[in-house]
Parts: sequence; structure tokens; C-alpha cells
Amino acid sequence: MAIVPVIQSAVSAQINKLYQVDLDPSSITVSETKPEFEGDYTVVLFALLKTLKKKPEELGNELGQALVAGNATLFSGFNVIKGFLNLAVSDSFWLQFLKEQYNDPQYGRHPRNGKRVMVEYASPNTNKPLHLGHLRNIFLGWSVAEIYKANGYEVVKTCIANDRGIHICKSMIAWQLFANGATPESTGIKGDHLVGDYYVKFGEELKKQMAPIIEKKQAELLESGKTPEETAKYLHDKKEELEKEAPIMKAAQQMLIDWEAGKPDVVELWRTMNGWVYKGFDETYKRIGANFDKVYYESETYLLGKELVEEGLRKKVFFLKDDGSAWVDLTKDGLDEKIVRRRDGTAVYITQDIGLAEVKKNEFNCDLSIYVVGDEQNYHFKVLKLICQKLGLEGADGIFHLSYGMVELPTGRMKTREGTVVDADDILDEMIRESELKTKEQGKTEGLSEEELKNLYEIIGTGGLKFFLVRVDPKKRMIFNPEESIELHGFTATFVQYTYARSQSVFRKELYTGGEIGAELLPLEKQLIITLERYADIIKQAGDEMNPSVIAGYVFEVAKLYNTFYNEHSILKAESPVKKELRLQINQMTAHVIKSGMALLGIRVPDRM
RNA sequence: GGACCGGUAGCUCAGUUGGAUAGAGCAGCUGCCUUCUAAGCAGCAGGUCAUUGGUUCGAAUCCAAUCCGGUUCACCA
Repeated sequence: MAIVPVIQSAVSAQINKLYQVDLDPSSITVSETKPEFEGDYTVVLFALLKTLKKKPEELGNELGQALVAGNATLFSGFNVIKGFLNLAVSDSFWLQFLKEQYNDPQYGRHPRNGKRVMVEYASPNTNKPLHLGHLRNIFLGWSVAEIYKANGYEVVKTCIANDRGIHICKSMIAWQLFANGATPESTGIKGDHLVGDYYVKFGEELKKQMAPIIEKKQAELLESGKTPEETAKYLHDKKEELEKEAPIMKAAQQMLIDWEAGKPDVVELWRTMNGWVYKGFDETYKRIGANFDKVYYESETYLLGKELVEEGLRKKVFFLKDDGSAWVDLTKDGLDEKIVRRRDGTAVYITQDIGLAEVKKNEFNCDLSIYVVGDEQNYHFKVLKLICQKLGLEGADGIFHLSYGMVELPTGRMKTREGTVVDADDILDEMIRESELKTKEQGKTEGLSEEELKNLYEIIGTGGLKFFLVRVDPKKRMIFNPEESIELHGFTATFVQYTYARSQSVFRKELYTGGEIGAELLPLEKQLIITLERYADIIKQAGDEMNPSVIAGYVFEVAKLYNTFYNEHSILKAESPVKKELRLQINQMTAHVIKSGMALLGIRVPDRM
């Protein structure tokens, strides 16, 4: 059992004994004592003063004495400063804890709880390669899934491939017009990039075709007496409408219609080009360790939800407007009216999502269904959950949108049009190249084979990127500074990995035996054990908050403290054999927690670097 | 205009149901390798916690208002 609840119970019990007052143990504030004070844990007394009708000093002293007397194996002393009761936990407690846990490979993980959770993440469009924003999504989603496993859940990782729609048709048209039959094989270009290139090509061609159309419209407007400002505004507002006049846009829209009609050559091309993209994605997924238990394809789900609209109309959750479109009124919930079926009878995005939510529930029956999607869709998911609840769908309450902020560059948002989008493969390559450079500079890898070296560069490079993207609170938008991301000092994966490698270098010389570890702890030894003790709690917190940055911060804290300890006390040249064994066990437990914590972030740690 | 999110050191970020003198990293400055890995350690310096008011033993944290930034409110996905 974790120590904080133990202390809370002890405090609660002593208060009951002393003052005959019943307090819920979890209501008692217990925190780690700040380093500038003596003691290990602090009970904050202020909140108790009123109910117990005591002065702070008085209560602190009475309670402190009772706690030490009543729990001799746990507490070794106390002091009271203002309203804070500082308790010293006896060394024997920590030594016992270390003895039991130092070599447990499952340490920190929680037992199975019988619950099942689905995590949907990544979910790319199939018309262009992955970029930095996807990476934040993927690292986050994958990590949250692992954190849920560590919290005792069974996890189903899913992905929805947005494989149909106007976006892919744009790539297809451009490919037909300009590619001369180019394929990934014939060009040597990775499939997702090749398809993406034609998506860009489409945009360029559209721009070309738009120039005369805009010019003509502009002349018309000015001639009809509009001011230049009015004209500019009109052109801006009606941009999309005007684009529909361009031949290449018309062709793309026709292609979408043909696709929905199942026109064989269109479907064939669609299949081929999506195939290239998937192959490209798979390569990227593989190098970053992303994986899915189940992939849904929008082309198979986009017609879902239509019966649910009928059902919603029957249940009066939805209503019809005069033109035949179906809506839901969410104004009472503080939102707006939202369309769920178009005038022409076709489903909209939200309708598909309602249908897919039902399919997911039927197929996997998860208690919780997490969607890792950017915060620009906050409104959408609020609506989705609300509609599912109103429809009375099973699992509606389990829908949770794990919303994360956009990744920006120091120069601002990434923009396709300005070519500032950071490509996932490019940035990974760069990180790995950089780690190779720095590793060679360090010159500590003598004796490793070519393959081991290549593996090492990858561990450091991809690990660095993952850590960088996952170390900040998901909710917040973050700034990606390329120079900072390849940094190897401070709050980085490399620092933590290096710390692990250090611990392993000790074990290459000598291993723990499981023998005697003595009866006393030096301050740094104790501090490290106290920090390691928090690991299970950290895993729980990260799960409750769906927040991997909790793990990242913790692992960094452990590494920092270990380095201080390592610098201050020699392990192999300890003062006595007992001390050596103690430190070897601390070394082992620290190494395990670092490795395990990093694994929850999808980051591997090397034995040497 | 409505809804939601954010504003903490020069920069990037932490800050547990409100608790002691608000913490890290980077950048800057000063020391420490004949030692288990210096990709490290120790130290110095750096703050109007956006602003104003309120709640109370106590507020970066809760409430209200204001300012600034972002997202969203499509018969797009």
C-alpha cells in the first residue's frame, strides 16, 4: 500500500482516539515535506482546527506524540511549525519497502480491474503524409493507451482512416493529369509522399485556373459600381464558391460522385493510391512504434448512422425542417441547432460518428471510449456525446474527447500553403541524424556493432522527439522549436536515457546479491526511495488525467535525483559491503522505474550510449 | 456576438481537492573529471503568477469583471 494513505489512516485513527471525532482519512491533507524543513511527510492541520477546537501548536504536539507512540515502526519523530505537523518516517520502513520492491518487474503497475477502454488515435487523411501534428496525436494516444494498461485496463487501440472524400479525389485527379503513371516503385518516392505531392500539385493547378476566373469576377464587380474593398471582401468570402468553377475542381467533384456510384476505374485508382499511402504510413508507424488493434475505414462507415436519424426522429430527439433536413436542437444545453441529415437525405460528418460510436460499442463493448483529436473539434465532440446520450445509446456516457492543442512553430502556425508544415518522416530523420552526430562526438560507443549503433541512434532520435512532444500538458498548444527539440541536455529523453545507461554501467561491473542492506539511510538514499515510492501513484494520476506529461515529469525527476545521488555516493566503492548492496538495490529499482516509465511514453532506453 | 481553452523568469514549461520563502529546463555567469559514463554534478543570477476587486487563518490555484491570444459556432470533414 502506498504510504500517503497509510499516514492518512494513522492520523485519522489517532484523532479518533484522542478526540472521539470521525474523519475520512482521504480528507486529511498529507504532502511530502519541503526540503527546507525537517521530516518526510507533512500533515496540514489548519483544516482540522475548527472541528477539533484546538490551537495549531497544541494539536500538532498531541497528534505527533500519539502518532509516534502508536506507530513505532512507521514514524521515528515529529516537529510542529505553525499549522504543519512534520513527520519523520523511520528508515526501517523504507528499507523494508526497498527490499520488497527493488527487483519486481511489475512494480508500479496496477492489477487488472476488469474494465476495457478504447483509444482512437492517429486517424489521418489518406491524401498526404503525416506531419508534426499527427505525431503529437500518435505519441499521446499510444502513451495514454499504455498508461491505461498500467492502470489495469484492457485496451483496444483503434484508428479511423479518412480514406474517402474530396481530399483524396483531388490527389487522384492531379495524378491522372500530371503523373504519367508514376508510382512509388517507378519514382522511389514513399507512397504517402507521392500522393501528397499530387495533392499539392492539385492546389497549384487550381490556383492557376482560378487566376482568370477571379480577374473576370473582379472586373465585373468593379464595373457594377462596387468599391475595391467590397470587391475584395466578396472575392474572399465567396472563394470556395468561385473555386467550383475551375475545371480541375469540377473534375474532382465529379470523381467523388463517380466514386460513390462505384465507377470501377475510379474505385480502382482510389484503391491503388490509398494502398500506396497505407504502405507509407505503415513504414512511419513502424519506426515510431505505433500500432492498432482495429482500423476502421471511413469508406466503410460513412453511411452509418442513417437509421439512427430515423430512430432519433421517432424518439423526437431530432426534428424535420420544411426542406426535409433533419436537425437536433441543443439550445437548451447551451449549444446551437445542429444538422444531422442533409436536405438531399445524405448523412453529415456527425451522423457517421454517431453510427461509428454505436458500432464500436457493439463490437468491443468498452467502458470508456477515448478519442484523441485536436481541440479544434471540441465543439463537435461535445455535440456528439450529447446526441448519443439523447438517443440513449449504450456507451454514450463513456465517450471522452482527449483534446490536445495545436503544435505551432516559433514563427507561428504551420501552413500547407506556405510550405511550413513539418513532415513527420523528415523530422524523424533529422533527429536520428543529430543523435548519431552527438553520439560520435561523445565517443563512448566503442565495441558496439554497426547494427547496435544504428539501433542506438534511433532510440535516442525518436525518443527525443517523443519526449519533446509528450512532456507538455496535452491540453495546451505547444511551440515546437526545432533547435530545442534536438537538445540533449536538461528536460529531455536523452538525459533520462543517459541516466539509465549510467546505472547499467554499474551493473556491468557488479550486480546486487539480494543480501543485507543495513538499518540506516543517508538523506539522498532515502530521498530516492521516497521518490521511487510515488511511481504507482504517478501512473494512477497520469491515467486519471489522461496525461503522459505527468510520467515525463516524474521520470525526469527520478533521473535528476539519481544523478545527484550517483555523484555524491559511490556505489561500488561504498563505505561498507552492506552500503554497497543497499546502493546496488537502489540502483536496480531506479533503473527499473526509469525504464518502465519511459516505456509508458513509448521510449526505449539503451544500456550504453 | 455566443461557447470553450489559455496568459507563471529573456525563452519553453511544472505547480496535486486552496497550504510553509512560486519550481524545472534552456540561454547567461562561477566551480567540479587519475573515480561506477562530465550527454553529468554543485552554485550564482533571473518573478507585479495578464489587470482589478472579492471569498478566508491562508489564493498562481476558487468567484466576478476587464485586457490580450487561440479555437469554434458550415446542408466541410
